Amino acid sequence: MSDIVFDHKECGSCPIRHRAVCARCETDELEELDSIKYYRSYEAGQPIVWSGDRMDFVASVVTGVASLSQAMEDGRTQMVGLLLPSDFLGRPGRDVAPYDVSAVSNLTLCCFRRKPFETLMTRTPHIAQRLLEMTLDELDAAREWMLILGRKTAREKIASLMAIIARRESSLALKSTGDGMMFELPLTREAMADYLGLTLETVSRQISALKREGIITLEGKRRVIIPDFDRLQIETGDDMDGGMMA
Amino acid sequence: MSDIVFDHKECGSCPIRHRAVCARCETDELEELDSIKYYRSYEAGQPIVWSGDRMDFVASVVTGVASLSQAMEDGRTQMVGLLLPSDFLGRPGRDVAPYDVSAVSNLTLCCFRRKPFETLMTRTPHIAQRLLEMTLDELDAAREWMLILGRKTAREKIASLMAIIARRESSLALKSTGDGMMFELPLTREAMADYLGLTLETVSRQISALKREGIITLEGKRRVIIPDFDRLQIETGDDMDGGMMA
DNA sequence: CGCGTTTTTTGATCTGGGTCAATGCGCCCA
DNA sequence: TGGGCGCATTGACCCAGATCAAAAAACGCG
Repeated sequence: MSDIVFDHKECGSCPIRHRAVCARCETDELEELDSIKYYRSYEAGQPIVWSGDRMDFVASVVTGVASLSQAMEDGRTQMVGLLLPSDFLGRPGRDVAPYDVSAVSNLTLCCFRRKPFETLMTRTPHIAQRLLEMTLDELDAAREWMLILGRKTAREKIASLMAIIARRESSLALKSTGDGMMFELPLTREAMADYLGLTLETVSRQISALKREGIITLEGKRRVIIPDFDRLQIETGDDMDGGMMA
Repeated sequence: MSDIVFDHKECGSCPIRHRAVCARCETDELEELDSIKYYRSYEAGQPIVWSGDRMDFVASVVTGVASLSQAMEDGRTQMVGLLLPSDFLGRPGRDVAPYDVSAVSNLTLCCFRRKPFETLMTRTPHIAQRLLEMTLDELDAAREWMLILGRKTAREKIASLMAIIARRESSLALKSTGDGMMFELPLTREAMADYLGLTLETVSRQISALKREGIITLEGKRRVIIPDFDRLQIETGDDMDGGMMA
């Protein structure tokens, strides 16, 4: 089951301190949050909650990657969200999970009991402000994803996924090799397929094709090197210049 | 161009007073909002803003339907949002539109100049609270849409669209014929195709098929009758019982 | 190490929905 | 009263990606 960690970490040294829901909090607000928080860890592949489950906490992803996905009863599934460090999990005011949530990689959450968090939120506008901002960003990401799912070819979908991960990763620590980029793919082929609305065979074939053409290079199965980001960008089918990425 | 209407309507008699961003506002807050608001009307098909345009207002849809869509330079387009009465358009804190917005049907917006709206928002938590709630709802809707785009067949997509419109309509005024439902389709075949990630030919074929099988009935080109909602629901491929629709 | 298990790649074939091309149907306006 | 124009429907054909099947890496694990 879930490997619950009770040791209490200091917010001051938290890697997501300045990007998570708590980003705007003052010292006193942080203390209040601190008093209702606890950490929880999951191993790669573990389920966190199932759709329909009661959910009595909300959380920030501290390290690792989690996924939100919807399943149809015949087994088809669609990933509808990928939560990276600093992303928020759960919805204040709702007690039943609408999606399956699971740990894609090893994962640590900073959890807050829902009720105290909700009351705290009504008192401290800084949290609500930040949450609104983050939710609007997620909505934009979801809409970008709708274009990918609805209109892009398999090759464009793979290129888009690579570009998105590379971009997100680069906002943090990105090791660069020459002027290229390198990152660790946090997803299995099946997870990629679930995210992109493809089968895992098609994912594999398109990755092979991009590799064959030198647009990406694999080191082992998971480490990806992008020698020329602009070249990848072209393959996404996106408007190059578009300066909308707010 | 856009047919700007200056006549000032009373918030008290506003049809979306209790569901829009202003839903939670007290009398005094409403007065402040009132002082920065103005109405604007568009005819079906008119563009409202283009992606990349500067946007110096935010707005509530009062009557009619608007769409948000993304276009790729080769012409492929994906609708990423459908705004019905009470839905909110624009994002506080952002001055460039990330999507093309256009009037799907005749449309009236209640607009607020963005800057004053933003300052008002920092002062009145009721507005920010309501906006957060609405944004979270939109995020849920976007994620439901991702499942439709990524995993459903053309027939399931059409059935899902019909079911969603019927359900939204029924939350308002829905004329029922016997125990069936009836509503006006606000979208052209092409708009449906853009929404569903299909071509208009496929949309037309699938609608014909559902009609042939008696799952829907058309009166004219736009009026839809659903004699048995459960039967339609089955065609959507969704979990029947699922009580997640928060 | 060698062997079972899981994940990934590759191949062969099939098919849902795209593409291209007519045709039909209101509806407005002269 | 009959073009002309903007939807919408229908048909014929094709192809990207699904499906089915098998081989090949990678990954523990005793």
